[in-house]
Amino acid sequence: MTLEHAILGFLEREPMTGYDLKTRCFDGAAGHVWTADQAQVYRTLERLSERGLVRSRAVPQRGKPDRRLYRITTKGREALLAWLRRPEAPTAVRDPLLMRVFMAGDLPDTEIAGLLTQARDDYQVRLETLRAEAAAPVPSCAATDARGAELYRMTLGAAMAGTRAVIDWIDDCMERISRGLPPASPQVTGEGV
Amino acid sequence: MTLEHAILGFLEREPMTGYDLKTRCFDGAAGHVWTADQAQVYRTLERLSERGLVRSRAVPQRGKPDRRLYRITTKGREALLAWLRRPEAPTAVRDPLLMRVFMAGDLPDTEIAGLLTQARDDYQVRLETLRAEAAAPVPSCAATDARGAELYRMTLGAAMAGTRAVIDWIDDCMERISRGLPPASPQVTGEGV
DNA sequence: GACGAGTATAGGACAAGTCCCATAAAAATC
DNA sequence: GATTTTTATGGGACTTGTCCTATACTCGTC
Repeated sequence: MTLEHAILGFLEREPMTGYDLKTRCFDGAAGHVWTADQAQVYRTLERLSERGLVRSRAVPQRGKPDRRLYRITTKGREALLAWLRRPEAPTAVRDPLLMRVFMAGDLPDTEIAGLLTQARDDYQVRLETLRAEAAAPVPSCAATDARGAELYRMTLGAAMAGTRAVIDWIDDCMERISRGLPPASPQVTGEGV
Repeated sequence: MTLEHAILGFLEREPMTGYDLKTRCFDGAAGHVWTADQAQVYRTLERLSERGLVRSRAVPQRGKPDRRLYRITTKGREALLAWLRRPEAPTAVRDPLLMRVFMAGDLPDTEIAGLLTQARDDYQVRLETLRAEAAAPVPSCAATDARGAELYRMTLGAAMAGTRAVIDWIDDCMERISRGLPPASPQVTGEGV
């Protein structure tokens, strides 16, 4: 449900095409909060249109396909507000990196360390990107006024805090590994069912 | 792909039924790392079985349906190891709470604060649960030796660090809100397409 | 004794997300 | 001049995850 409402939220700021939503909003301004595939954006727009939460108008262009400009309706605005007010349980955790560490007992210490170092580098890059976004002016599709800009900066803060937490955790793990993890007990590897 | 390999990992520790995997592993020991629906577990077991990564044996019971006991195969063990070694890009962020804050400009300060307070409570509960897990003895399906136990504790540490980061972020936001967010600019709400 | 909880498996329907392809022409780059 | 990138939309196939249902017997509670 979040993608639907994210799209409604962006369209409330400004009428846009599917292409705009994908490139400017989900790849750009809101990438640290939610990502979306191109196919998903177009399909969701279609669904929202069927339900009357958005409406669209074709804008002819020379050489390129018509731009389909989407605009939120009153009904869509109501749906957005209702969603903002409806309490929602926190999402379940699902982290492939943690799952790997959980299952990594069969790897030697050096390979576990390698795994974590690689992840650390990835998160470090993410952190730099977030820092750059925080230093840059607020993108137009992220906020239309000072209030929106403040909320946008809050979400950037959350993303940075979360990323920093992962990096710090990896550093702790690396220190623990450098002291040597307990060795693996020899596993019985019988093959009968 | 992670669920498949998570199941392989658990079955390497100990042969189990779908029911065990769901209740002991995904609801229990590994809930802070990965969750899985019951239907998903059974379907994935079936798929793994078709591909020869696990094999099963029916264990008759009185009164209850037969237990279908799954065991990892040599091929499955190889697949697990290959997955552990294969580098993987970090997952895209997708956080409904952040999306709400991002879009919350139309709500009054008090309602934004309420939203965050509710979320804080939820994460506080999560943190208590994690603390209890860290204090309790390591569940048998989480690790079979001291090495596995250490890795398990590392993943608990990551979950706790992440949860604490969210709580701290919310506290920062609440302080910012208590000083008053900038007011919303009046929006033009024209309805033409 | 009815009723719910626990043990155990499995199916259907559907929403959400990923990946890959096709079309089409202008503009930029090599 | 040839190739790649950008702008713009959309379809198909597939994997993942959620929710709800059915079956069937035991055990403990009200």
